Amino acid sequence: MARATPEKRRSRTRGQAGNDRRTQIIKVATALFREKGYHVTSLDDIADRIGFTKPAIYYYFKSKEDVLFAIVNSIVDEALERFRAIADGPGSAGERIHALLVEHTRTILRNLDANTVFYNERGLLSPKREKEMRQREREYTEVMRSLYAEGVASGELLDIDPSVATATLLGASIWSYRWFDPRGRLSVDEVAEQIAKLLLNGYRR
Amino acid sequence: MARATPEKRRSRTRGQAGNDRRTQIIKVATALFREKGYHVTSLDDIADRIGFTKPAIYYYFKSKEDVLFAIVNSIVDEALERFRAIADGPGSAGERIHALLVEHTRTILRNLDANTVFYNERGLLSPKREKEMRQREREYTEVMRSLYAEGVASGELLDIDPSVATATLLGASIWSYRWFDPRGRLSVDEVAEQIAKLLLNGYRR
DNA sequence: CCTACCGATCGGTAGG
DNA sequence: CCTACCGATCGGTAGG
Repeated sequence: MARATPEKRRSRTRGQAGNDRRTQIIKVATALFREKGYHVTSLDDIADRIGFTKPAIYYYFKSKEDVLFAIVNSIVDEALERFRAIADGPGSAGERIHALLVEHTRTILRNLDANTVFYNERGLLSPKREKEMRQREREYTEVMRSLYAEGVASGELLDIDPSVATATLLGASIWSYRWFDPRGRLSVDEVAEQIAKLLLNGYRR
Repeated sequence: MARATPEKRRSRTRGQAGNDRRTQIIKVATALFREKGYHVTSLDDIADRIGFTKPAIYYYFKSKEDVLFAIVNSIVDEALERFRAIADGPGSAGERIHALLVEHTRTILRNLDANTVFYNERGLLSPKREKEMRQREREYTEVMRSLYAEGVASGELLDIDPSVATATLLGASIWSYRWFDPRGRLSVDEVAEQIAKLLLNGYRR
């Protein structure tokens, strides 16, 4: 209750200053983790780029790992949500898988920084958190696997092992984070469509 | 020329001791880099597992990065060699791409440790070396891209952007390093065949 | 959100 | 290939 006037003024000026700062830290950390990797990025690097000193970060996060976790966690949440919506939607198994793949690629390419950190650095979380991440990723892999199995049973889809099929289809989509160039010739939507088309039809005409 | 007798005896007993040691360091480092990541693995970790002390490593390598480079470099060499052999071989464009994909997946899965390090940690090399790696990777991507373009021109292959097609097909193959379980139900060869079959025909039956 | 600082880790080297 | 050691970095904290 001993708040000084300058404190109050700052709060008013910035509106939800706390949330903005937190968001800002995450944004800068995401860019740096992508560029240099988690371990090569120091908390001083992050603070410097914001115009901070390191201890300021500890006002918003308990540890460096917590910053990484915030990034990685949001990605899984988003992916899982979209997956369920499409998987529970209309269409045959094959049609839903197609929609899933297009949407998955789009989501990744529209948010390249965070997704790159997700796929490159999530292995650096604590064993407990990594396990949790794997668990939730399994959930949405499982959504697609059962969809694929359904399509095989009905005769709509190519009869190979549903686990291999799912991992391969998702992998083809995910891998785009490594080669897609936002400044390139093709848009996110074009690339997402072409990848899905190739996987649906195969490369043999 | 002031070699002591114990030195001589050791050399004789071990044969090419130098090469063995170097190979041993690479093997242990590969396993540790895969398990824990490059930065989390210390040179003491590597030395400990061999029954060494850290400075021994500097007898065989100039720096920690040189150990990583040795691993990463051998992977590119191997891949490039196999790619060229198949690309220059017989068959239509589509047939050679199929053979390329089967062989590529097999090569990765047969040497999972080193390939995992290659795909996960090569970004940690010095800018100069990373650039060199990218360059050589481009070479074998280009082999496949031109093969794909040839197949599109002849009407054999699905008409999408050859760069997108190549990146997607290779990505689907590469991604197997993240999910393949050597103790699982399916063998390396079975998985490699199923992936290639899916990519060739598409998942729609 | 800052200044000052600690403790631990670690790549690398001297010198043999 | 070992012992001993240095210099630098860095996550994290005290105390305000």
